[in-house]
Amino acid sequence: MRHKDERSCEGILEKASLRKTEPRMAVLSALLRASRPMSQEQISAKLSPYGPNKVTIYRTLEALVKTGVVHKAFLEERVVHYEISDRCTKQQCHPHFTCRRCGETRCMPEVTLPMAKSPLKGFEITHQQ
Amino acid sequence: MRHKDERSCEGILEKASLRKTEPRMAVLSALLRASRPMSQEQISAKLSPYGPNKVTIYRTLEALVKTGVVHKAFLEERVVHYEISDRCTKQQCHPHFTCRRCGETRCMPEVTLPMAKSPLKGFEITHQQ
DNA sequence: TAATTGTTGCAACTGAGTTGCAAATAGAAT
DNA sequence: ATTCTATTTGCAACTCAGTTGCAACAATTA
Repeated sequence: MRHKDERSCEGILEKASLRKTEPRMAVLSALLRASRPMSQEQISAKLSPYGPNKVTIYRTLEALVKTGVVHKAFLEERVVHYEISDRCTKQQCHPHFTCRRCGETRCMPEVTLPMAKSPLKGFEITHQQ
Repeated sequence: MRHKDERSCEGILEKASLRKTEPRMAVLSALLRASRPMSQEQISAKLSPYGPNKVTIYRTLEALVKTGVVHKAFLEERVVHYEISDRCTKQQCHPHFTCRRCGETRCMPEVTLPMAKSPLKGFEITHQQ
């Protein structure tokens, strides 16, 4: 478990041509283990108390977003959440489901939305969220 | 123009059982005039420099959201945007379109998304955004 | 191994949104 | 019209997610 996880993290970083560092491995594996989008604070909480600094986590996430490994989910909370993009195509992400009672959000990779076609002449939809 | 606008603002406030005050009329008419979701700052900029205080605008928007007149749009900017809900059903809002070149966002009320059915047993989707 | 480049942590900052509270005002009651 | 009461407003001070500058550090390259 540990080993496989570690190896896949390494692979992901390599593909993204990001240096393999401890903070990045930690953040990545936390995201891989998660089944729902997480905020920096939630990621931090999942890691060791001696884990990476808040700023480092943000910078790591930024780097992962830039290389397409991770993407941002904009939930209703004014706090950005992040999730691994492996269950999504380049063009669009799965929808999320937030329970009105408990407030928990989970992913719905089973649901696929049709790609909208642009009603605007001269514009093409490349990415749908 | 002015008159009709003013009257519809009054009507909206009355329906929402909110007191008719100057700040509320101002915020509402700014939203009615807009064709895209706006942040508090954008709304403020549209109003007179002697217009309502930032806090008042936020509180007005909050009241309008609570009564369903306005709803929040969560764009990629960590700043909440607000828009009149008149072109939306209770269940779902229209999608938005953000241009990659200029960054401008506009509404696409022409596009209607199908209401997803919940893949989770015992859960019902009441609202889709 | 040294040089170079990218990465980390800290402290201090930014800026959207919030809160407490006293002054002002809309609308109901007289 | 005047008074009364509950809401609403504006200010100042706050919160807190996210950012920036910079010096120390670690990973690749020569």
